[in-house]
Amino acid sequence: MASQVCMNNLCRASSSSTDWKKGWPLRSGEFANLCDKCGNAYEQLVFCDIFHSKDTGWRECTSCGKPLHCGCIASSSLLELLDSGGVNCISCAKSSGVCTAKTDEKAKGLGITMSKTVGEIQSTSVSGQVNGGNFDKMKLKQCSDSAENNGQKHLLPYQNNDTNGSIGQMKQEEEVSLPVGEIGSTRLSNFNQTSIRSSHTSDIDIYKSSFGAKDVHGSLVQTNLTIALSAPSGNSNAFPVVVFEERELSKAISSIQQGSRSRHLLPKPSKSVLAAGFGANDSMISQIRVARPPVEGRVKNQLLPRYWPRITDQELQQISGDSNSTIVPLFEKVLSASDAGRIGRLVLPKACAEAYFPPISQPEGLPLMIQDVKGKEWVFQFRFWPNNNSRMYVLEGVTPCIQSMQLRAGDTVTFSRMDPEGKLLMGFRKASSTIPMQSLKGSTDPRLNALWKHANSGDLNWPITEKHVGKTGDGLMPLAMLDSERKRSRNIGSKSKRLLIDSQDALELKLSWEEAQDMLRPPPSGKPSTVTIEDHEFEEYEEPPVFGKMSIFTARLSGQQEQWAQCDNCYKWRRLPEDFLLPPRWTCEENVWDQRRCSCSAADELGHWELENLLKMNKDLKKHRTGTSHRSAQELESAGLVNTTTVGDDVREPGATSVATTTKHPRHRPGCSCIVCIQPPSGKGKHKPTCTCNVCMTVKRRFKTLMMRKKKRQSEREAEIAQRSQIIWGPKEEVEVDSISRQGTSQIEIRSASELQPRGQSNSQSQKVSETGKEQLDLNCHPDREDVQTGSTHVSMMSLLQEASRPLDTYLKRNGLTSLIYEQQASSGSLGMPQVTGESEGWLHEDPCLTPAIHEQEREGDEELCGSNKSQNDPS
DNA sequence: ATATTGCATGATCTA
DNA sequence: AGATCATGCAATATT
Repeated sequence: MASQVCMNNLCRASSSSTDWKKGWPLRSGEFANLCDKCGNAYEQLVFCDIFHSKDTGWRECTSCGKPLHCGCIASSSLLELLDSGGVNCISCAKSSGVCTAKTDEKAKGLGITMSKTVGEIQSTSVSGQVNGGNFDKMKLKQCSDSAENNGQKHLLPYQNNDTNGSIGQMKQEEEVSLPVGEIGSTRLSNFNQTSIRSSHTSDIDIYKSSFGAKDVHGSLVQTNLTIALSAPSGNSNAFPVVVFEERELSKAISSIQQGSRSRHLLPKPSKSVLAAGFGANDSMISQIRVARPPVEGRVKNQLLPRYWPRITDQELQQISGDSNSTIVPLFEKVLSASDAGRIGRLVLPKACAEAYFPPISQPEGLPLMIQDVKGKEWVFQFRFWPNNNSRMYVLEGVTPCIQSMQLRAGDTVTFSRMDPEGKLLMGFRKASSTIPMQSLKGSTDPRLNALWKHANSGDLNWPITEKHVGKTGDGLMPLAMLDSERKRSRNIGSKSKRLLIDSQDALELKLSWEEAQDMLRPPPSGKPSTVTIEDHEFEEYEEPPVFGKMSIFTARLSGQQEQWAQCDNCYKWRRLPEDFLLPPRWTCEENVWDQRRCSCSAADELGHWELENLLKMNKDLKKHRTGTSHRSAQELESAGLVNTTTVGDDVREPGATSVATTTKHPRHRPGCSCIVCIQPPSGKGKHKPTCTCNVCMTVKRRFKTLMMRKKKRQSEREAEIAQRSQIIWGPKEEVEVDSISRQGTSQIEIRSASELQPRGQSNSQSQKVSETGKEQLDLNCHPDREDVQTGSTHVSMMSLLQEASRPLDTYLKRNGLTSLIYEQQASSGSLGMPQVTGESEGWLHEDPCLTPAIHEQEREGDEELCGSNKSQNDPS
């Protein structure tokens, strides 16, 4: 073979250099092919063992013997793969007339023709479904030397219904990359060149396999075709496979194929299927994700499917924009907690790092410039750590970028390369943006619903579905999806919790705090009492809030408030009474308020537009609430974000309804900004004493309320006891107060013991608390919860307010605490009484002139109130 | 006190 | 069993 295709090996001048130079000694794992015609480095396009051994390559036309140059392949020469073995250059193909080369201009990027399109192949072999559109940019035509059933040798795995068919995971040696983006490159970038390196005798970088199908006819001739899915942007016929579960796939592949040399064509459902499935909505299809085997892979270490890029064509198009550049998806990674953490280190999969990033020999690595989707260029340090005789690759300094993209653990970063520039691109995908197949079921989008139905009905002839369905008989696709979710969520969380998490759990974990707010509901038992403090009405519940299902509250012009909830079965939105406490799961059958819509079969009350309006309004409100939580509902209203002045009562459109606003403090309801609801779960986030944020103000108000209620309770008790018996005031009280104050107990206990406690009769609860000094303040509970049985209140809130607003000394004097003041002043400084004074004054008057010490006490109190049930009384 | 860095450990995955 | 990788942690640097 006088091949004119250069197989020169190239290597780098040094390990840190990205320059490939001819003639340098080759290091293991580093070489490239260079076309001696055009001088470009190139990769093997298709590697097929029909034609040649794996290590000789595919270099010349079988018919005429002319070399097949990389440039030729990329730009002009279309090839014919001959079933009989070999390849025809385009000239021979044309002259032979065997192939009716349906030359698609888009096929330039591939430069290969086969005698039949994949769809045609499939249609003749198995299901008869045409899939001619699968390779609109990679049109393959396979020439058949013989007219009979040659195409059967090239079944597409996903179209192969034969149970002997397999989804094959090719062995590395058998795989050949066919990166569209690569082919057309005239000059490989540094990184391209990196990727070109290979240590394998196949002379090529390879992909992890795509899907293969075993020859159902047991042909002795085995064909391996692996075609990368790096379709250039603009391909509207993306692969509507939804996030295959890699592991399932791999297992299926390996278990079935196990070394067999099968066809390796990526699964693409037929157009007909797509059309039947969801109206051939290209825009939608193009957004569905498929795990694409990377355009380049590693030789010795396959790239794990979990890192296969799942970028959609639409995203590719967005990335590439109007440029002529080709975006080559490389890999992606789900961010772990440590990746997304503040440490700023993104652990790179070793295989990916070594395959796509420049080689580094020193741990210090290299600075790597990566452009994000906004066009902003980031420079990260690409480096590694020695680790167990191996390397651990990391990108350092990613925090700004991660933050810029607002990524969190569980989100996905994608790495692509723009060819021919070779520029590295970094994209991202929020965890919630993945559309698992599971979510298609019952989706509000009828197209997705349709997709789901078709998937389950078997209409979708995708191999993965078929195989799984075939195995389980129960539509394994959603299971695979679920498992995928599991896998994706696996790495979220601490190391010790690195367990498989059920998708439901994962869903919960992905809930933001704000979202969790929407699920908090008032306790089911008991009615709240309303307290007005400083023109604010507060609803007080005796029980802590409970979790319920998320719903949207609306209000009508009449003031009637409603609640909208989504059925967990049919996902329709139903109207419910405002005060109904939704359980975590709720379905239409439980809609006892509307007999017409107490079944999932009942039509939506809301039209599409209405629903959108409702959701949008809710979203807007949330957004605004998050951003400006301190603003009142009135402000929202005035800002036009909340429409409380809608049309008449009978208006049914959600657009005419509005997200409910109330002057009452909507405690533990959506929008609640109370101390419990607003505080982050961890209780972190310290507030300065002078802070007037919503949290602190709420804390202060709550504290004031608490104090008033304490007093009220004690007054009641006092009155009650006074009626019952004659009490002898003895010295015991002084002793008790003294001991309490010396313990540094706060005002609550002091009041309980001395001021409010019935004299001569100990309140066991208070005493116990006082003695231990560890009373816990539960803001979710009614302050006198333990005394509910004491009866209804007879003390007006206004009087209590006045009471609470009196100066502290007056307050103390009125309650017989004068001696305590002096005692405290005489005792050890800031403990006890000054704290009492400060807190009292602070809370009651919010005196801006509080001493720092007092503020500090306040702050401590704040924190404890905010974050935990720890004792607020222990001064130590 | 806090942040950063480099490495070690061990859970998990894969062959 | 070996490889991978998420994360813990100690040492060091910085504020």
